[in-house]
Amino acid sequence: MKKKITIKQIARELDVSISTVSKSLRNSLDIGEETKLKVQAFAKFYHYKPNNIALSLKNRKTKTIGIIIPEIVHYFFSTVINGIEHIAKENGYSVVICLSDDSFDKEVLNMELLTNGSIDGFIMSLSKETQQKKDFHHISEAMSQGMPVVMFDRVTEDILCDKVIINDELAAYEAVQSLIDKGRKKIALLTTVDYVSVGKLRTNGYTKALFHNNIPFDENLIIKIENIDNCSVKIEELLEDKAIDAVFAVNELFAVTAIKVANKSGIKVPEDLAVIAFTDGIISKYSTPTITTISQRGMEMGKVAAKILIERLESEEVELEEDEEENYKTVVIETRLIERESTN
Amino acid sequence: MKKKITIKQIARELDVSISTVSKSLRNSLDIGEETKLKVQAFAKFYHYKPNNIALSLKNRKTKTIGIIIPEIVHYFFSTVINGIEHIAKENGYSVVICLSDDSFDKEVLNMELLTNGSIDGFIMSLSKETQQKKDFHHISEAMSQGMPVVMFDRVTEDILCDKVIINDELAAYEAVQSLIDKGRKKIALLTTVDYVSVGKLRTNGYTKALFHNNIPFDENLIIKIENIDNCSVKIEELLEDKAIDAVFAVNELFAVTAIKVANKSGIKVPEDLAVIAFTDGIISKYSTPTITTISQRGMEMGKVAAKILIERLESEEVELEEDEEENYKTVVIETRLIERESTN
DNA sequence: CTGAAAGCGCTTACAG
DNA sequence: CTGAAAGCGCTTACAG
Repeated sequence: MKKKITIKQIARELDVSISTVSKSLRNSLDIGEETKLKVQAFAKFYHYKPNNIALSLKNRKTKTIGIIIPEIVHYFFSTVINGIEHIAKENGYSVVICLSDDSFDKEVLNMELLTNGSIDGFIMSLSKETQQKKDFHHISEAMSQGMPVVMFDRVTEDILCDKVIINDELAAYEAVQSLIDKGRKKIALLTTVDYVSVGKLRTNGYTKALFHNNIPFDENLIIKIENIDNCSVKIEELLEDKAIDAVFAVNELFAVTAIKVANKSGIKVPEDLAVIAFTDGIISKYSTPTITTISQRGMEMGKVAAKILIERLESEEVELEEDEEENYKTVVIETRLIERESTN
Repeated sequence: MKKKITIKQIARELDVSISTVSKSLRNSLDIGEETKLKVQAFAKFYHYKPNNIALSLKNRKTKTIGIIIPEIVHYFFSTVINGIEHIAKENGYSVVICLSDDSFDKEVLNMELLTNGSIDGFIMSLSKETQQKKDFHHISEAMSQGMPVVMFDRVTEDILCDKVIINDELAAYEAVQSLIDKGRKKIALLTTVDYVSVGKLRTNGYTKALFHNNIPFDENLIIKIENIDNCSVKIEELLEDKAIDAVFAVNELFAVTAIKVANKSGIKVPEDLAVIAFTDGIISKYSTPTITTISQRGMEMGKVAAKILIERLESEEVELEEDEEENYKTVVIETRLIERESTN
C-alpha cells in the first residue's frame, strides 16, 4: 500500500525545491524546459496527482456543491440530482448529498455540517417539517456566511435567494382545465396537507380552474393526504360518489392508488373516471392504464439550479465585497402535459 | 457577507495565541478554565466552526465516502445510496456521489477525480461498459494508493476487495422453482446481455432450475435485452407461443413490459401467464397486477457496504503498514421473495 | 497555564 | 531559471 506521492517527495527525489516542482507541474513559463520535463516525467511515472484537499485549503474553494433534499428514493428528486451532477461535472464540480428525511433537525444538522468549509454552495429543497415550522434560520445563517443557496421545488418566500421552480398553480390550473375541456364535470382533488408549499399551490390552481369555469367548488371532493399508506380507504369513500368523473392528483402515487381503487370498485379509467397527476415519474409510464401527467422536469430543474449556483460561485470572485442589491433570480421551468391513457 | 471566522481571528481579538484558542475549543485540560471559557464564549458568539478542509488536510482523512454508480434515477441504486447515506451520517461521514452513466470512461474519470484526496474510500457498482471491457485498472490503481473499495451488486472477481452482493443465481433459481411449484411448465426468460454480471448469474439460476426439474431447456424462450426501449416487440413475438405460461424477468421493467404486452394480446396475468421479476422496485408495487418480485434489498446492501468501508477505514489507523493477507470479505445479503398478484 | 514552531500539501509573490 | 518564505486553517508535540 504505497501512499500517494506528494510534491515534497518529488522535490526530494529530484533534488530540486518544492516550488520548482509545483511550477513545473503547472507548466509555469519560468522553469527551464529541462527541469520541467524531468519533473513531469517523474510525476507521471509515479501517478502524481495534486491533493485536492490542499488545493481547496489554498484556494479557499472546494469546487463542491452540497445538495440537501428530503429523500433520495424518489423519482423526482433523483432526477434533479442527475441534472445537477451532470452540470456540476461539466464544470469541474463534485456533489455531496445529504438527506433530511423530511426532518427539520436533520436539515439543520446537514446544513451546519456542510457550512464548515466542505462546499462552496447549496442546492436544496425544503423538508416538510421545515415548511411546516417556517423556521429558516439555518438557511439565512449559511447565507450570511457567504454560502450561496439555490432552492428548488419546495421553496419559501421567506428567504431571498435564487430559486428554480415550476408554476405549480398554473400547471394545476391547466391540468384541471384540460379535464374540463374534455367534458368532465365533477373533478375530485387528491392533495397533500397544506403546509407542503407545492401541494398548496396546486390546490389553488385547481380551485381557480373550477372557479373560472363556473363549476361549484365542493369541499367534499377534496382529500388532503398526510401519508400515502392509508390513503386508499379515503379514496375509496370518495369514489363512492359515482358522479365524480375525474381526479386530479398532486402526485403520481395518489393517482395510481386512485386508479387501483377505481378498478376494484368497477369504475373504468378513463371512461368513467379520468385521472391526471403531477410528477412525471416512472409509475405513470408503467401503470395500467398509463397516467396523464404534468411533467415537473426534474432533470431540467437540476441543470438550471446547478448552472445558477456555479455562475454565482464563479462570478463572486469578481464582485467580492460589492454587496449592493443581490439580484437573486427565480427561474420558472416550463411544465409539460404528457397525455397518456388515463384521460381521453 | 461576513466570511467565516477563523481561529486566527479569534486569537487576535482575544489577544491570545492560536494554540491557546485551538486547545480551548477542543476543551484541552491544560488551558486555564478562565481562558477556556472566554474563548469558547467568543467562538460560540461568532458561530465559529472549524474549517473542515483544514482538518482534513491535517488529519489526512476526509471523513467522506465516494460513491460511484451507473445511474441514480433508478430505484435500486437510490435505495442503496439511501442506506449508505444513513450509516455514513451515523458515523460522521459525508458522501459524494459520482455517476458513471454506465460508461467506462466516466467511471475511470470519476475514480481518478476522487482519488486525489477528496475521499477516504469508495463504494461502487460497476458500469456495464466496465463489465464488458473487463478493464479494472482504475480500481486496482486506486486500491494500490491505499483507497479501500467496497463493491456492491455489479462486482467482479478480478478485483480482490470487500463486496456486498446477493446470491443472484440462487435467488433466480428459487424464483423459477417457485413458478414450477405452482405448476408452470413453459417458463420464458427475459434477461440482459451476458456481460452484465448479475444478468448472467440470474440466467444461470434459471437454467439450473429447469435442469433440476427435468424441464427441457429451450433457447427460444430466452430474450436477451440490450436496452429497454425496443424490447416490447421482441416480447410480443415471444408471447405468441401461447404455451408459455410463465415469465421470469431479471428486472421489473422487463416484467411490467411483459405484462403490458400480455394484456394487449389478451393473455391474462396471472391466470395464463405468471410473471416474476428481480428487483423489488416501485413499479412492481403499483403495476396492475402487482408483480411478484425478488427483493434485492438495496437499503440493506447500502448499509452493509457502508459499515464494511467505515470499519476498514477506522481500523486502518491501527494496522498501518501491516499488509499481510488482506482478508477481504464478501457479504451475501439474503433476498426475499415478495409474492404479489402476478403469480398465484 | 500559554505560546512558538512545525507540519498537513499545495501555490505564489518575491529574491536572487 | 531556481528556491526560500509566507500562507490557506488547523493541531500538537515541545518549551518555558
